[in-house]
Amino acid sequence: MTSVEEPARPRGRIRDAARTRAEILDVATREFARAGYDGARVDEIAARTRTTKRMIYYYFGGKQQLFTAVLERAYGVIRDAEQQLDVDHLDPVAAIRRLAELTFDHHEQHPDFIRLVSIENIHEAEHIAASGKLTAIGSPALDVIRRILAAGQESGLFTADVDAVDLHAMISSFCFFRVANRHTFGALFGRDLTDPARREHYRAMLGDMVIAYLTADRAED
Amino acid sequence: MTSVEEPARPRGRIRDAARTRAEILDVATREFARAGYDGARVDEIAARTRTTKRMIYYYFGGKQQLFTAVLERAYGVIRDAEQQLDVDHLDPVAAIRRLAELTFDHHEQHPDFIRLVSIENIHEAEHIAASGKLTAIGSPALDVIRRILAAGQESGLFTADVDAVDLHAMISSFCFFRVANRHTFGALFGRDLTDPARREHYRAMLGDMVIAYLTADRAED
DNA sequence: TAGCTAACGTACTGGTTCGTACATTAGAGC
DNA sequence: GCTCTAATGTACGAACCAGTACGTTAGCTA
Repeated sequence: MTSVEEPARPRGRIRDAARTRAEILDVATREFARAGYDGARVDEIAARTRTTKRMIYYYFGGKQQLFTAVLERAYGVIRDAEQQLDVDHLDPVAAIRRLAELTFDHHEQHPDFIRLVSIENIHEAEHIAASGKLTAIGSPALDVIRRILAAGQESGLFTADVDAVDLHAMISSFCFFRVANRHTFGALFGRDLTDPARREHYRAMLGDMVIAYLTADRAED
Repeated sequence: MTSVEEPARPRGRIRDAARTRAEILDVATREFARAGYDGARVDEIAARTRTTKRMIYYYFGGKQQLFTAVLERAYGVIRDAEQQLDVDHLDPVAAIRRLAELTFDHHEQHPDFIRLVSIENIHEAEHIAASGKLTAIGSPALDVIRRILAAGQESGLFTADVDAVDLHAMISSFCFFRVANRHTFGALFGRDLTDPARREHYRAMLGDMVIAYLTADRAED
């Protein structure tokens, strides 16, 4: 997530609409991710910026719209990262594993995003629905999966009849759960899923799982 | 002494501590699952019971402890259900598939529980930590997985070196994500993961995935 | 049946929190 | 330099909300 760094502040008010707006978004992202929508405090967000609460209402209109703007930017960051995906030079098996690993890495590196998604699901995606920018935008990762799947299925390496959206859900499930539910899972089973010492283990496990699923002889029963 | 008219009291107030407590827990479960911890309103919970807010504080002490009690009961229900698991008469492959399917069914049938878990993770499992009843209790499902894995590995059907906790995480990931993130996933990809028409499809997909993972020849690379 | 207490109800409070009315000023354009 | 407005700051209000002080009663037990 882009962050707004300020150089040593000269005395006197500096007017910079874009910077003020971006700074509010940065702080709001952290606050909403920390405490959830209802737990987040508009006053707290304001206090952590160099501006005042008044500006939040000036630029965003209200708490709801601020959260929507936070989601829009957070999804935008993911989208941009996915656009950098480059696995087309690999064979289908290696390409899928690489894609899964990059998804894994991305989830691990953006726990705040994971929290925002969890929070938005508690609210039944009402802010996404209200956004207009975010409905049914698809994702670049999905296009990549489609291409790899098509290649793998055509060459006979992959079992036919696997859908790209479903495979994306499968990969995301594992990556998301590991980060999102690490606290309850850790408390209940005494295992920290995000322990750096086990990072490679889970990263490999995800790749093995996806490849095994795609290349298995589906037994008829 | 009393010069004002007594308002007509509802006749036949029945005192039943256990019932009152249970009713508060029921309503609180729904309210917390609906709105999250901070979004939930103690007044709202009280209004939906036949008793008053005073009783919530009388029996539970406060909002925090009430939420903890809600979690304790919710996890208790899961635990009880897992205790009913009976797959020992099946061969390892069938047993694991059956276990995965039962996990799948259970997640689908208890969306409120899924929401509570999401909410508790936003709060970094602080209520579980405060509970005492819930820390490191393990789960009956885990014992079942351990037995099946041992049998499958000994007979050579399953790849060695798969850990029971990890496998539990893998199965839970898929089931949890499908229910917990259905709103954002649906909004972004236009696919309802909990559409009844696709239920069997995802149920089979989970089983296929787990079996493929457990029975794959792990390629050395 | 008197007395005791667990169980319950009413009414309120103090702090919090989203939002806004109103005042002010930096700096672009002329 | 003057003007105009986008950008900003201050102070406050009204609603909300967790929690409580205090009073009442059902129903058990001696």
